[in-house]
Amino acid sequence: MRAGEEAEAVAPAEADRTKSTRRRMTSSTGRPRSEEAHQAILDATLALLGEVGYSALTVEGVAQRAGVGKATIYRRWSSKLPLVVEAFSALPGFEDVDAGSLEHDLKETLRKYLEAFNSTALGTVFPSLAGERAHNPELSKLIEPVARARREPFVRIFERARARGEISSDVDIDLAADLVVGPISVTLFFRGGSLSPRMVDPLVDLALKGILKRG
Amino acid sequence: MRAGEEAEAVAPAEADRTKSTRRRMTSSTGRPRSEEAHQAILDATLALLGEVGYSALTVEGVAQRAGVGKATIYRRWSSKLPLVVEAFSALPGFEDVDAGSLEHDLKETLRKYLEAFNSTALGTVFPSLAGERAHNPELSKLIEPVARARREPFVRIFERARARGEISSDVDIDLAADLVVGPISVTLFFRGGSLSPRMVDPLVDLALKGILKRG
Amino acid sequence: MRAGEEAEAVAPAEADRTKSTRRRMTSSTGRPRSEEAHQAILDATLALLGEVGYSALTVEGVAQRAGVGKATIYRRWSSKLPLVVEAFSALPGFEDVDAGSLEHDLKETLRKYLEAFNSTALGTVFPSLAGERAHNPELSKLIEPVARARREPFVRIFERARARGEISSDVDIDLAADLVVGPISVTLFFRGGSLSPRMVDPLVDLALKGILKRG
Amino acid sequence: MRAGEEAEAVAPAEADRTKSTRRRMTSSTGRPRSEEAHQAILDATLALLGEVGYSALTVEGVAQRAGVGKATIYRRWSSKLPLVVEAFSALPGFEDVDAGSLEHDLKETLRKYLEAFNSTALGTVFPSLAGERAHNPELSKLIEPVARARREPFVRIFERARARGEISSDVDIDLAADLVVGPISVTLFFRGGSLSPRMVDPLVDLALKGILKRG
DNA sequence: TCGTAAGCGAGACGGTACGTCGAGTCTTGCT
DNA sequence: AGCAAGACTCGACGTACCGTCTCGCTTACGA
Repeated sequence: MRAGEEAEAVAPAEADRTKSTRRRMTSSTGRPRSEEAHQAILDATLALLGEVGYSALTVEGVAQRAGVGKATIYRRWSSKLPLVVEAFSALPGFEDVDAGSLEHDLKETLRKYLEAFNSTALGTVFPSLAGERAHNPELSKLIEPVARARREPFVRIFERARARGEISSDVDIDLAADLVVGPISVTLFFRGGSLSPRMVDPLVDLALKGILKRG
Repeated sequence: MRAGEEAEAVAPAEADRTKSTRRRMTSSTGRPRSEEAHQAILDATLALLGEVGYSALTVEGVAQRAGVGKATIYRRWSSKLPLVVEAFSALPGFEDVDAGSLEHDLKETLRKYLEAFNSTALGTVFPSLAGERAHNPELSKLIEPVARARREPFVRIFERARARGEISSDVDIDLAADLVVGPISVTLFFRGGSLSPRMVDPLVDLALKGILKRG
Repeated sequence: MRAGEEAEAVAPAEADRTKSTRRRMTSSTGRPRSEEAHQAILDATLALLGEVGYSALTVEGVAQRAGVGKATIYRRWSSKLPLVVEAFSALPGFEDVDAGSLEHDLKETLRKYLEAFNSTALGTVFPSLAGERAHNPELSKLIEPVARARREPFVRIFERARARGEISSDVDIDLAADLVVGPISVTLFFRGGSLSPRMVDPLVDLALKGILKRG
Repeated sequence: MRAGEEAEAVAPAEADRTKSTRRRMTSSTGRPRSEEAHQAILDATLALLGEVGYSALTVEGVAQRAGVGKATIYRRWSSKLPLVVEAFSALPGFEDVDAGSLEHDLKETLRKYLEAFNSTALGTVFPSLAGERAHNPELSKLIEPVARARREPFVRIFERARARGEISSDVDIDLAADLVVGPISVTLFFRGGSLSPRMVDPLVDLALKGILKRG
């Protein structure tokens, strides 16, 4: 993924911000919204997410931590959900790895992937948000692009591999991406397990070669 | 999975019930707990979970729906979390499919798997609970056996396949199970996507044969 | 006014309490309302009224001072208005003075009257409440009996004077009562003035003899 | 009351206006204050006072109604209190009635008095303001001259009557004025009652002749 | 058979957070 | 400068649930 696209992909809420502010017609009148406050709120949100988790996060707490009135938060986000989405969609994405080998690129990228989940709020926030999707279609729409952006690097790796002829042209690339990311998802959601980088090599090896004996 | 084990696996709270009731010394004294109320609570919980989702579920609402006092709920479960866990761990598990073929068994079981997620509260409740694990170790302990039970059939299928020699003996069976379940987890959590049974065949085929060209 | 009647007159909210609690059907079920909390709330209300006045009184403040949850207040009173009404309607009324002389009884009673306004929250609370009546008919209904009770002793004094023949039988007693209480009301509301007991004698003398020269 | 005195009496806030504007040093610099806006604010205030009453009046609402920024209001008045005082002190006063008879002049003036209370915001606003006096000395100072101006005509009537010899020279004129205005004050504050012009005649008659039997 | 110990529905309790509103202040760009 | 607009922080509003606590009442057991 290249920088420009990444920015676009992981921060879609930026464009959304004006849209989400219903009452706003012209942005030219009145005192402009404080960019400082905006950032303080997002920072406080991420900090608290890391500390207490999504469900124990309160708008009241964020306001206090950010040194901001509650109304300033509600003026921008209708509830804690889109706030959290925007906060964590601002987390850094990761760059493409392109060393010319499917296996190597996958392993390298997965390691970064795990690293991101382990070292940022992603690992705890993402499951929380995911859990809300089923009953909150609005949220669902908001997270979708963020989630897609996270999978994107894998899609690119497979596309390059196909171009190089490493994989058959009739392999469903989305499915392939899901296959390598899948065990991580399972670990994260089904087991409570920690994401160790040691799981990467065997995982990629198995996904590439297949479970069946090769004959 | 055989019936007895399933019961044990999916209803661990049963054993917990007595433990959680601190004041209880002898089980013989006083009025016994109403099994009727117990069931009404679980039913109401499942119904509400389906309607409003996990995070909008309130103990107050469950009590009202079940025609029960709040204390009667708190006497049995310490909070809504274990309540929900027990409620949905009571959902039916599924039996082993054993037709002697790895591919066939996997596909059949996966289809049942998807069916269960689509037709019960599982599909919406599980993600909700999973999302809470990160910040709630107690819950984590409670869902673990339930989650494991859901993966168990796949482990058995692979064990039988290994015994038959369909797969190499050095394949990590847990990893293999994660590989086939993975894309479902990804669809459920990362995409907001619906779980279509049509995804089963390509998924199993790819996982078994591997992503790389066979040569 | 005799003790029994006074109690009934100045504490009409007591009877009203059940009525004002709309949701309540039977008082027999559930945990009974805490009389302790009730009293603590009224006490806190009176204390705060004296300290900060009616308009600066907040339900939040009362709750805090009383060591009570806000809901416990709102369960009993729909807003701060009826709360304040009940709080101050619980202030002690005063007993009849009956020494057999119109002039003496009036003066004595007026002095007690002023005393009450000066030494309790009455002097500050009553004007506040009165000021709200115009735009709050519900409140108006609530204070009416309380206000009437305060005027009642004067009505009785005049009734006895009429019975003794001190005043003509065609004097409108209500009007006469208003005449002697009037200057106090004027002082309280139109001037910001303090209510000095020294105003009593000239006032009663003038009201009894009339402003015109007697001839 | 003559025009000049009325203006001074009922619009004391005019003098205050400059004082309250702290930043103002020279009146010659910058854009002059809009007299239009000033009037619009006072009009909106009176209109809203009549509609929703004093305590439900908000500066925000006034600004909106007047098509004015909140700052423009706060630049002139420090809070809603002095604003309201000024707004209603601009209500018309009433002219002296001088027909040479104490009884006639009093009755005529009282009728106008009641008329004013019934037909303008006075009847609802005055009690509200009065209620705030006890806990707001600043306000108290502001209303005092306004309130005094309202009583002034009665003082003049009695002065003329004394000059004519209708009343004894040792009658306390302030007290006499309070006596005739008193029952109106009582009706307004103690009872929620409406001010009917029919109460005027009996009231004046009783006040003049006295409550006691003449003999 | 009867007391006693617990469970029961109901609902009040002290709290915490909700999302809204208004207070009074502070920028904007324009007049 | 003043102006309309509208953001800002702050704090109270009245509501909803939390998890705990009485109430007056079953209900079953064991003395």
